[in-house]
Amino acid sequence: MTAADKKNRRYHHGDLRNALIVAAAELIEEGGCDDFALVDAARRAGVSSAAPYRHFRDREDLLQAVVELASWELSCRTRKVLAEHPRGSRECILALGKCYVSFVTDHGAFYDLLWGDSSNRRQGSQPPPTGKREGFGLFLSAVAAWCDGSAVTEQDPLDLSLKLWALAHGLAGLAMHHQFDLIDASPDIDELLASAGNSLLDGVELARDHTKR
Amino acid sequence: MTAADKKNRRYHHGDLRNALIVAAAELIEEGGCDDFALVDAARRAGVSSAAPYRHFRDREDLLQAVVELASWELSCRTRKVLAEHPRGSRECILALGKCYVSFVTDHGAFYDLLWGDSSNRRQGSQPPPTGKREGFGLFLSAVAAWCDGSAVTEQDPLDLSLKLWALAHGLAGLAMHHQFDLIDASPDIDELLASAGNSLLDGVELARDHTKR
DNA sequence: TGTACATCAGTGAACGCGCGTTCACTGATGTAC
DNA sequence: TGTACATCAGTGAACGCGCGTTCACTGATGTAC
Repeated sequence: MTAADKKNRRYHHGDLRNALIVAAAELIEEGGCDDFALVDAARRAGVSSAAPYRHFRDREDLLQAVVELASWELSCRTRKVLAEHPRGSRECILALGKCYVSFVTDHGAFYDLLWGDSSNRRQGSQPPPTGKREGFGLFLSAVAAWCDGSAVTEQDPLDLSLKLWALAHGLAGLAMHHQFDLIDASPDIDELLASAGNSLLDGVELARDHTKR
Repeated sequence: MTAADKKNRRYHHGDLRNALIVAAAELIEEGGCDDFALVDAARRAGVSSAAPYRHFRDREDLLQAVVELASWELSCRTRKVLAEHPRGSRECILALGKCYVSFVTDHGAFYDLLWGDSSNRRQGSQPPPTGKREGFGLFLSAVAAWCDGSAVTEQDPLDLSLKLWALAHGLAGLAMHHQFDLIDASPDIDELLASAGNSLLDGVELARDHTKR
């Protein structure tokens, strides 16, 4: 914060809790969720290093709030896509995948925060963020709607959802962590996703012939 | 180390460099690669905290050695699978995917180390580990061999490889980080991979119809 | 085969740093009367 | 409308801890003569 900011600022911040969550989210975005320091978030919000303890039990508690924010944003984006595409349509499924990838691309650090190692270690202390369950629930029901309406029968919506999720998750992760650069490839992620997604949606019978030998 | 160990141990370790790499790998496996402390690796190898500096420039240098070890192991496993399956066959491709997933499952922490956030931040300082490029190169050529031999024409081996990689990568990551637990699913990963992999191998023409509108 | 000496691979103590967290405090706010 | 007071939301200084790294050192090893 600049000197002018300091002058203008009132003693009471007004919305410090949210300011800290946003500051923390930005810091995580910049440096990864393991390097994130509570002190830095306070600094960025323009308060002393002790101030956060008026709003959060400890560092972990603030981190959890960021997770809630992130998963809430993902489920918002998901609902938006659902509203924009006819329920049960193929484009709807593909658009959801694209939405997932762009969410990861837009908020790189949230990938690890939500689905990475640190998210994993944080379990047990707190229940999983509601947005995560909700997001997948929305996706699953969209896939189920497609299964209902499609000519392809006997497709298990849960299995299909998991496959599509894994595909989008893998593509997003590899792209976001610049792994394609390392092998000298620079694919169009959206196109790969659409093409592979269509294969998954269509390829049921053929696949079944092979796996059931 | 126990008192007995200390008694038996010679002043010169003999193979401290490798012992440190292994200790570091174990620690990373247990606590993630961001929590890993050089001091702990030294402790585990039974030497003072200054000893590692006889073999590594700094913490990062040791971490890089662990990456080399990990990527070397992956390319070894890959070669083993290639030797066990006929070149150009469908099972070969599927077995490679299964191999990738089991590598991740066996060495959870290497996932983030090799393809995660920290791997990303580490770039620039050092060239990417050779094992990574080599591993993908082997996979790509296996896929290309399948494309050559299969009835399906006009399939770009690189694109197909990336799709299959992303699928296996996503499945492995989600499974390893226990994300399926959070949504109350406990799928058979190998079966999902085989089924979805077959769809990707087969679904070319159908997919093309849809993407090219 | 024995000895002097250079080199190597460790030790242990210490440093500096940054971070999480606590504590006594103080300025601002809202409310009862 | 004014005042007393409880409560809230900050401050700033300090702490303890663990880690990365350095430094002067010393025990072990190998080699030239």
